[in-house]
Amino acid sequence: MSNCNQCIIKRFNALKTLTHDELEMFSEHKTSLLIKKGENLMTEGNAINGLYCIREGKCKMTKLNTNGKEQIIKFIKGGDILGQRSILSDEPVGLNVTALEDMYVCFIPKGDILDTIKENSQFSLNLMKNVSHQLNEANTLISQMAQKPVKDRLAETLLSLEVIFGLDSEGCIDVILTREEIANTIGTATESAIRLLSNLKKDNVIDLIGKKIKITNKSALKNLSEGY
Amino acid sequence: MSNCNQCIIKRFNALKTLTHDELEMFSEHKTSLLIKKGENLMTEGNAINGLYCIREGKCKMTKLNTNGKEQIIKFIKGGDILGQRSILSDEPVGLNVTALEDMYVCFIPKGDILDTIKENSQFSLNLMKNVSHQLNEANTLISQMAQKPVKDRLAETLLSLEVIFGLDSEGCIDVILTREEIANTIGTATESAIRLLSNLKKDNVIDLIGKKIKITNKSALKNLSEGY
DNA sequence: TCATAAACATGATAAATATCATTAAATTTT
DNA sequence: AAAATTTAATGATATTTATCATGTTTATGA
Repeated sequence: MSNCNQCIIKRFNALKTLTHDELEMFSEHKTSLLIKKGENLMTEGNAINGLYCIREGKCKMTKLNTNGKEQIIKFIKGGDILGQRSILSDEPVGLNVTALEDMYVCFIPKGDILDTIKENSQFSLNLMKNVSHQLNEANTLISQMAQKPVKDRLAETLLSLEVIFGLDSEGCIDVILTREEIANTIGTATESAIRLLSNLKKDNVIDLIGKKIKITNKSALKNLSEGY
Repeated sequence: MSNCNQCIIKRFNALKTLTHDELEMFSEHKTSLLIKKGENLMTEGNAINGLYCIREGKCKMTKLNTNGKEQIIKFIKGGDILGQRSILSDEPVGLNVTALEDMYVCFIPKGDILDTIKENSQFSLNLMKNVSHQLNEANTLISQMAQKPVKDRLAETLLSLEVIFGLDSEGCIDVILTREEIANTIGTATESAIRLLSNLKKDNVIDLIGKKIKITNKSALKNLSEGY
């Protein structure tokens, strides 16, 4: 069983403020799990009884609308922590988290987290910072969804996917999404997303290599995302 | 100068977990201010150096988009606390807060808040709960903005305005908004908002009495908001 | 590896929404 | 109270986006 004190992942998130002893406790109580591609790590409406630390893998956070449509709210990758919002607010999970590829995840029980929050005010503050930052991002997204046309939102989404997932060896955005998933991210019909992607390719703003997307003219995409 | 220990407002928000002494400290350091209708309590991008506690008055939280359009993210009224997100994340303010009517507000300096967060873990937890809850609301709103047509969003907005502001003596939603503000809430053109409101009136779902709106068929509105 | 299903693509059309133009009503200012 | 300004309302039209239909390509599994 791996030890949290040795784990590199902890350097990148709120866990970095934990003491050696706290990490030792986490190590003893944690469980490791494999979430297969397509499986859910969390499901909307369910209670959650711990924090998930993603060691490896990519996932999408989605919300099922009252009209039955799936909206992708956010993408997450290795190094991130999941479940803080729900633990802190003591509310059920508000989103589905679905693996986009096989994921290796550690689960730390809620009790340990709450104890540590009380003891370690720096850890507590870091979790708050996290959630607060996410709230700011969410507010920005509300504004973009409400005010920007689909084309602009697609441009915005492609840029942000590149920031989140980076580039592979061919210079493509390093994540594989279906056209439907892209459509569910920008809030449009799948056909519309397909058409707009084709147009962007025609205009030499992006390149479509199999399922992968390569941004070839970033400044053009930036302009589009701002409505020019 | 009024004393926070006597203030009724504190019962309704995170301040309720404060001890007598903590409230005494807040009382000594706080300043009271009057924000006139149309004035800003906070402005996007500015630093914030304290927490605002709204004693009286209504306001809107808005975000200026990169394409120059104003999006209303949220409405707030007396009893609420503002600025927690920015203090916790140590980031600049992400939204404009503009008074919809004259507001009476108390300002508590950041230092006091941070000290209290360290001392009083229950207060700290309450603030976190608040921000976490807001994040969940924001995620829901992202989904609605992205997936629902304008008519559904209008229905949704009217229902939520009634929950937030309640009813006046005539049974109307107790807030006065311009059509433009309604449009900026649901993310559509002012003319579209006007047209849809007229249609709802024609269909006897709402009544338009001057600038005020009265919901006359709530279940119809609920159905609309869910796409039926 | 062939069959089957899923994902992708594109045209035609319909529906939703924005924009422009104009008038009316309400509010504010003088 | 009249003038000026803002807000509201509505028609005509253009644009955006969704839906339906159909064919193609790509992935998946027996």
